[in-house]
Amino acid sequence: MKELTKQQSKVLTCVEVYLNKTGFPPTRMEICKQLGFKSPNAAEMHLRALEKKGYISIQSGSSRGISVIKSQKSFEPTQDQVPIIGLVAAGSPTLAEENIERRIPCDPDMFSESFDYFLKVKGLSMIEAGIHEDDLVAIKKTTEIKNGDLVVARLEDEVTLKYFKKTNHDLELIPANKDFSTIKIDLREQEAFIEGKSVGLIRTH
Amino acid sequence: MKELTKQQSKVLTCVEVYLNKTGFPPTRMEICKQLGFKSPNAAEMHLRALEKKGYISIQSGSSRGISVIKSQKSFEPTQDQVPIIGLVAAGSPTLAEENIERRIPCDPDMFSESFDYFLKVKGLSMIEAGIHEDDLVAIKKTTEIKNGDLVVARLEDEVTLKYFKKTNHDLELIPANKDFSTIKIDLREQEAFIEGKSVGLIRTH
DNA sequence: TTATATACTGTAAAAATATACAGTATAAAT
DNA sequence: ATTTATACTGTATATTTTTACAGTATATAA
Repeated sequence: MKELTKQQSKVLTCVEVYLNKTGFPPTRMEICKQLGFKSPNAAEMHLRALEKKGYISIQSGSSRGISVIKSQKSFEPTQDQVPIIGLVAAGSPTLAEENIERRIPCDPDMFSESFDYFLKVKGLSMIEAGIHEDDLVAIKKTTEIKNGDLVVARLEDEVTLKYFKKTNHDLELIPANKDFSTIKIDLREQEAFIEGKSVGLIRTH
Repeated sequence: MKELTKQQSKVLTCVEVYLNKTGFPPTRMEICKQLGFKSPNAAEMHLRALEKKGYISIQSGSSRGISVIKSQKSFEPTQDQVPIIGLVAAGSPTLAEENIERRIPCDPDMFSESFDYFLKVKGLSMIEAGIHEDDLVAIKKTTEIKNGDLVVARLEDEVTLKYFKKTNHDLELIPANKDFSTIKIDLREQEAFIEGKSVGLIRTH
């Protein structure tokens, strides 16, 4: 199988994700919208390339006539078992087996954005945001963070769940509990690592 | 799940076979051709009926915008699509298609007990229990309720989410917000129907 | 330096498609 | 006897969608 260019790969993934979510393939325009192209021909050309390389087939004249022949990743509806990781005071939350409390059968696409693991909440620092002890917060491993996002931050060996706010070289980690105080960090003096952000929450009653 | 007529069943099978063969759903005309109908409206009407009965969903305005929600036979490992129902002030929360806001791909066994649908929370009456507006509460249809359970109760046409407490013939529906007051019902005078109980909660950040 | 491939924008027209509306027919239920 | 539900035909139109064509820009290879 021939190699794909970076953009072709993106288009293929886009088709697969759309198919996974809706059950039918996207139109050229929907691919454009998703990937930020402005002309339907951009999608068209990539699709033609994908067809030539044998990854998809296109039913000419049919709307949404795309069949995925060879998917890059495994997009089969695997009933995923998403791991739960305890939020321990010390150490980074890793997916190492010893950190996994248990697993939950659920779809990583159930929220607006996909996620990698659940973090089990300890403490009451986010109680006013309706986040209780033992709630499971769905975490997406990413460093693309906006102000106001709920993030998993690590300071040295301390891991916490807080709201993110950054101004120049000052980072603020803001709790949602008036009994707790905001952590302020001058990034020129101390390092802070953002493990990921929360895209959702689940709680068992 | 409602029963299908013979023709509706044929149409659903036709959609599933087409999807299996091509990877995308058929158009109205293609269904007609396959089943020998002469008018696209024949297919249209059957599809509408299938949607109303919850077997498929139709993306209005999209070509081939058919998603199979519940296949008759096992054509594919259809991932479960749990429906979301809006908590409307009046009327019982039913699974009729018109009440379904959208669906979420997830496993009905993800919480300790299995559940039937998500109820979208309106209002702030449970805010102190960390249940916010627009949270999705997983509801199991059951009448086996214990004191302290979080239940979906219907009083005449009013549907609410509250804590359950019963003593003799007195039922109390208790909010978690000091600005709201407990609803007390003498069951000898007024009827109350418990639609189900909450087994969990999810929230999209 | 000139091809050549990748990666697009922008426009437009032809074809495909959903979908509304007006009917017809038939069997079962009231 | 009349309503109601199922099951269609036939037509028309607005919208969606594919797809061709004419360009632009950029990096890489010959």
